[in-house]
Amino acid sequence: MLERHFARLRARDELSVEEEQAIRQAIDECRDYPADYVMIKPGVELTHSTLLLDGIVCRYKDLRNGQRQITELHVAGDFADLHSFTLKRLDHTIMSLTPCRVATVPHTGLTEITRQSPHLTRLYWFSTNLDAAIHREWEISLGRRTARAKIAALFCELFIRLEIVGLTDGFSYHLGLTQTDLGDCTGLTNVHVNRTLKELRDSGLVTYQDGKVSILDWDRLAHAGEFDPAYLYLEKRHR
Amino acid sequence: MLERHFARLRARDELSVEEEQAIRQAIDECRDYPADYVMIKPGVELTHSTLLLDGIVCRYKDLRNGQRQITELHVAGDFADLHSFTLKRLDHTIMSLTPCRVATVPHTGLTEITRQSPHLTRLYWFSTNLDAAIHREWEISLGRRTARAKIAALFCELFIRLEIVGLTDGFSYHLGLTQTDLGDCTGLTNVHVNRTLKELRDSGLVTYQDGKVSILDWDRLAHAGEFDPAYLYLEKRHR
DNA sequence: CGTAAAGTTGAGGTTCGTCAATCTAGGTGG
DNA sequence: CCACCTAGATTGACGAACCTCAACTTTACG
Repeated sequence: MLERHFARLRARDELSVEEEQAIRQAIDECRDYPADYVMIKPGVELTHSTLLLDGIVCRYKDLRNGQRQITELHVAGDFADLHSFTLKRLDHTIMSLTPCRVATVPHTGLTEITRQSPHLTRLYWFSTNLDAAIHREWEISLGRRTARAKIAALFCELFIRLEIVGLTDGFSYHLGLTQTDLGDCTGLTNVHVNRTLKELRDSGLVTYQDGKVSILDWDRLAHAGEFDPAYLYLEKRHR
Repeated sequence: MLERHFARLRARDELSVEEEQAIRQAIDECRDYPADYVMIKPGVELTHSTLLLDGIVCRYKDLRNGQRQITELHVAGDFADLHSFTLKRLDHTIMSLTPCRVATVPHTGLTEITRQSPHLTRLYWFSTNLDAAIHREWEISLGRRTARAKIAALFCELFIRLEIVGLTDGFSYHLGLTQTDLGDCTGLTNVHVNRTLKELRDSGLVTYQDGKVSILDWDRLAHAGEFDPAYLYLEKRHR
């Protein structure tokens, strides 16, 4: 059940059996949510963090005019809100974009980890820093990239992240987002996402059908998205 | 010398005298940099973090076509790269935008803190989570806001952050960035920044002259930037 | 079979970018 | 003291990328 979480951690550092056990003990309960379910509202006092076991979850903020901007996507094995451990409340919403399953981890259990296990603490600290690195890369996309590059970069990132937890099939993976969701990730309208997907399809880089991403030419897609996985910190080393 | 750093921490949590002492002991050396000096290059193995004592520092990435995107600004009292402690190398550049003074903190000293002081560890973990919150807010600006709102939101954020460390004078503060720098923060060109500044000035919200921000009408500026300081986590509480 | 959600396409508009010229202030050397 | 140089700010004309609005199609599902 937690295998994807362990795989994600082990892609970046060693994880001892004792640490694995400490994580298992910190888990509280499991829960299932439908798609488009608001899991955490901004400003609410939090006592648990949420470990995503299956599905896609997003962080987003609403704007006054009704638009929204998604700031990060989470895949199976990610903590959706590990940062709430020190923040105590969030400044944004956490919502499922597909049906998903989560495990909850009480903050008291995390505090215990900071007392007992400096290394596991640093590894979780690293995890939140990795989220920040993803935020930065999205800032690059949102601020400076064309629609074509934004979508290409997003599809590349998700391919790597899903591959780590064993959720890709060759160069394909199931994502399950609507074109409007993709627009909310990239700062585009659903209409322009649609046109851009058509262009990417017509030029033979990638297709998106029924929520499934099929990468036709990884090299050209990565080039189009100016994708460099350095920001995903894939090297395994002591943190 | 470290007073601004302590002020920044004390705005969010209690900081004991012992913890203050532990921070002082972790400091290595002080250094001065001129403006536009590249302090940290991407990919380089790091053994120190950099505490900013004075001046403005940015994190940015370059794009293939020569554009750049700044992902965060740091003000006096901030760690510019506390995240390098767990990341070990950065995926972006750290550069001064004005002349500045920094103190360096060896990662060995930070490791010692994670062993000896769980609370101070959480407080520094919180600090990196606050950086991530700022990244998210910038994603909102970059993805969905108009040029006018982007600039307004940036000026509001910096006002609050500089006020915490005592670097505002009424509703004014010295920033020292060029209009091109402001464009690199907001995903705009220097030309469009110039027009937007003129518009903000003409409508009586804020002026920007010789690097100095003078807020003429805080309420209307905050409204124009859709600014809500919730993401700066200004409440003092146990982390 | 009817409905709703999502995807697709066209026409026209807006915001912001590009390119280029001009202006200003500060610094330097003759 | 002044000519010159440079970085930065300012302005205008024009163009491109993306948005808005609206209609229509497709798919899933009760």
